[in-house]
Amino acid sequence: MIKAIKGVKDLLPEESPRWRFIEETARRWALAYGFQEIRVPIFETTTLFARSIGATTDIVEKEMYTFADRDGSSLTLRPEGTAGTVRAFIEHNRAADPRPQKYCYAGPMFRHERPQAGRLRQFHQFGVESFGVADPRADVEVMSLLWRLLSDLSLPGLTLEINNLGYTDDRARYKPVLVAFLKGVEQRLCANCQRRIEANPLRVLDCKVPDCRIATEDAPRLADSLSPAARDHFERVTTGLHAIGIPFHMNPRLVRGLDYYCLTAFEVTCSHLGAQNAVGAGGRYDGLVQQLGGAAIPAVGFAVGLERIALMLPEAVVIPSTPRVYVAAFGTKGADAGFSLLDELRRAGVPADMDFRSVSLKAHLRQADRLGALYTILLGDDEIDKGIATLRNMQTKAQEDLPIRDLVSSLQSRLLTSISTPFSS
RNA sequence: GUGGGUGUAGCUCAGCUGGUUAGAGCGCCGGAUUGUGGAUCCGGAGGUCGCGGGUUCGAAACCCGUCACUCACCCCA
Repeated sequence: MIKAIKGVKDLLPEESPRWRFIEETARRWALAYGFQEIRVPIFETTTLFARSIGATTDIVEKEMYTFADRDGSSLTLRPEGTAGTVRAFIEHNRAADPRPQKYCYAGPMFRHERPQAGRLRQFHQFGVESFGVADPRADVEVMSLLWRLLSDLSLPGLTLEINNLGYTDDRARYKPVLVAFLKGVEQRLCANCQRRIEANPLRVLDCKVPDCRIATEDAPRLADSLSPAARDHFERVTTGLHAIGIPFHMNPRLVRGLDYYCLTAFEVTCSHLGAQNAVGAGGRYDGLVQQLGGAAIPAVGFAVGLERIALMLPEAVVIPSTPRVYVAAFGTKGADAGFSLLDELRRAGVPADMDFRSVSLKAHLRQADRLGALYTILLGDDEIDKGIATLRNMQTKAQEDLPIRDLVSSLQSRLLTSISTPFSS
């Protein structure tokens, strides 16, 4: 038996309504905030990711699905959505468009990691990117969208944590100070952090190992190295969050894994998830557009993990199923007429179904029940001879005889009251 | 890349210190009801016990290897 490769998952019909619900909720909120959907390729030239995410990050160093194209050029399956979006923004010169450039996207991402709860090799993200606005209200807007849409999904135990990473210059000033301190306590740090001192010193502050936490308790704070402009920006971000009632916690240790973030960094965690408790995260990345060859355009965005949302989406958030009509056609004449009737119903916009395997009326009704049909049309040879069919209400068991030629219009009007969106499930 | 746990029917799982034909519940199909779903009763189908080797008179069980899944580390959404 050929099986799916490690770290990918099939989404079976039973669970796809949940996913559609999540995706539609996210998209609806984003559109309401003025974001517009962009669809970019799932693979790009490798250097795009190497230059945007950061050459020394784990993602680039060991997690990318990279392969050679036929002409030898190196391609990579996207490990995240920002790089491709920024590339498209630059390539199509969207900065020239006077309207706000606010994009949202959804789709699969790929990282070669060991799978575990809430982490897959092919996983799915929904994200937004807001280009061209340096105003802190753009940060607030993005965090607000993130918070509102997750709350709308009734996800339990959410926390929004934020931090100020400062400008690149601020971090450049801070890094040597921090490194000097870390070298002083090097012996007390875990092996990983000892390695991080050179590779990614800020990340040491976010280590979960208790000893590392203790060792870095008196570390110089990034906040003390921040320029007045960076402080002012963050101040206005927090003020904005307060103003519109978005609850948040300051987390001075929060460091995002990707190199391109600056100023505002944020993360929403969920207490009901496994070890991978980050549902969504993002931040400002003012230098990235320029770094990838565009103009100096500020930007801010976030991404949420759809698998992680699906994991904690309460069962109670059920998706209404489409009311259906089942055509129970049996007998030689009935089966033929029923098949035509089925097609007529469908062309008239009535969601209808039939199980061609069923022969007896009993088997048909059992299927109608399983499929959750509201009505079943009983159509046997007797009915054909009389030109009438029996319409059975599956909930009340009430039956009435109707002329076959009136069935379609009758069902159209009957279902009109109960159908909200004909093809929503 | 590193550790732990688990692999028995479509699903959830029993299966004792190795013992004869590998079980249950749910689900599925059929019948009781020759044209009326869900409940009940009766019957039935369905298994390379993850795979390969080994020990043994005898292995689902013990040993070795291997693969898969899973959780965690790392990292991240």
